[in-house]
Amino acid sequence: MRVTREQAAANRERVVEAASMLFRRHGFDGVGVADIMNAAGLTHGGFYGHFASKEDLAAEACAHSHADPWPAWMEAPPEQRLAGIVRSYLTPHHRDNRTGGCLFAALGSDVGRQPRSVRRAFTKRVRAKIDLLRAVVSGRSAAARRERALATLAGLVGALILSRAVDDRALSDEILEAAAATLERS
Amino acid sequence: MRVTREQAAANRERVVEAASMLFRRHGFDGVGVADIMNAAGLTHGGFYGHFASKEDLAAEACAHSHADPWPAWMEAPPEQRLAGIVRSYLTPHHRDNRTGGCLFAALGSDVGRQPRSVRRAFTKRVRAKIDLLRAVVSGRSAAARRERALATLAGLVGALILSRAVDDRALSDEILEAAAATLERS
DNA sequence: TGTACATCAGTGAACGCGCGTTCACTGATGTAC
DNA sequence: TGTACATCAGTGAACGCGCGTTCACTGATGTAC
Repeated sequence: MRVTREQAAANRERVVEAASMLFRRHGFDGVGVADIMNAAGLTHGGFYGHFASKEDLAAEACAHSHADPWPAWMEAPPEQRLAGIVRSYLTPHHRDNRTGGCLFAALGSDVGRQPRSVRRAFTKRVRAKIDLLRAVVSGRSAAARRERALATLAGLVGALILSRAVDDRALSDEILEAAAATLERS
Repeated sequence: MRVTREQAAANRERVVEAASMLFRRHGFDGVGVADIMNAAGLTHGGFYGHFASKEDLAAEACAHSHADPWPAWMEAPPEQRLAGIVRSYLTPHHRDNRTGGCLFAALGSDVGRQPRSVRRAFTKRVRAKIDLLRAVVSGRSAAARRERALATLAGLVGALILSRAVDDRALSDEILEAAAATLERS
């Protein structure tokens, strides 16, 4: 059953979108090609018409720019930008919603074990976030702001990862709050 | 071929140790029961004489207290303790050696998807590290020190994870250095 | 614009393969006398 | 202390099962006239 070229392109898009969400939720090894195709409303056989391999899709899913709430904070008054980003990132809601949440926190420690193509796509996203943070942190020199941007990103990602890993709600909330209080002052 | 009870206990210990290293290197899904048993010098068939399941071993491997260099810093002069810990944690050497390195950075984002038993063991380790950091960070009140300990742990883990994920040596080194410079002042 | 044919996006069965787990077996250890 | 037997740690083949990938096929789309 052939479909129009536009339909095929839209299907491909939906597969990447579904993969991006499912990988963030279950990890690269926790989702199969068939799961992803099903989530996109297709059957698994058509997969290799769109992608060379699962690895290929993983790289594209990492590159795929899903809804990112951070740029909206750039419209806020300068002194509220960092706190806005930090406070909206380190929430119980974000912690409890891997599917639509931050790529770095969802797959950070997995990516180090992935093939080059995946790591390349991931790195590009990291660079973009660093550039965004560079514009909102305080600091006298450009170097000082870059240093703060890097440290802030590390703090955000680490706190979200730990808050998700920990099996105790109170400790998890405490990690989010402590990191937020510390980082919003950067 | 039965072995002595002491030998059997030592074998079991070696399996847990091998699992702890292999899981940190390749992730929970990246290593098979047979790989682990082989690494411990045994065949896979004997696995279920020691453990109820792979999950069971994963929990024990997380609980297993492998060599931890942090307590050694408690012997240093108080004002050098935090910097010592931070600087020895955020090194290229630690980044490039997952096998013998930090459990949190190696499996942080995986653990959130693991069964309760694994998360429980992981959480216990997190608590221990927080207690250790609480004793070395500065801060007027106990609450302030605890907050700093939590934020510092998040910063350390996040920086190491990002430095491992990123596919660019220069950026990776930069992340380690920026986080170290920021966190050693906590 | 209409027709005939080639193209190709998507289908679903099938393939090897490696995984976690089970099991009958082996033979040295542990124990009862 | 020595002997006979039960125990059980470890072995290696086998089991389902799900995975990534392949392939012959279908039928609507795209195109040439």
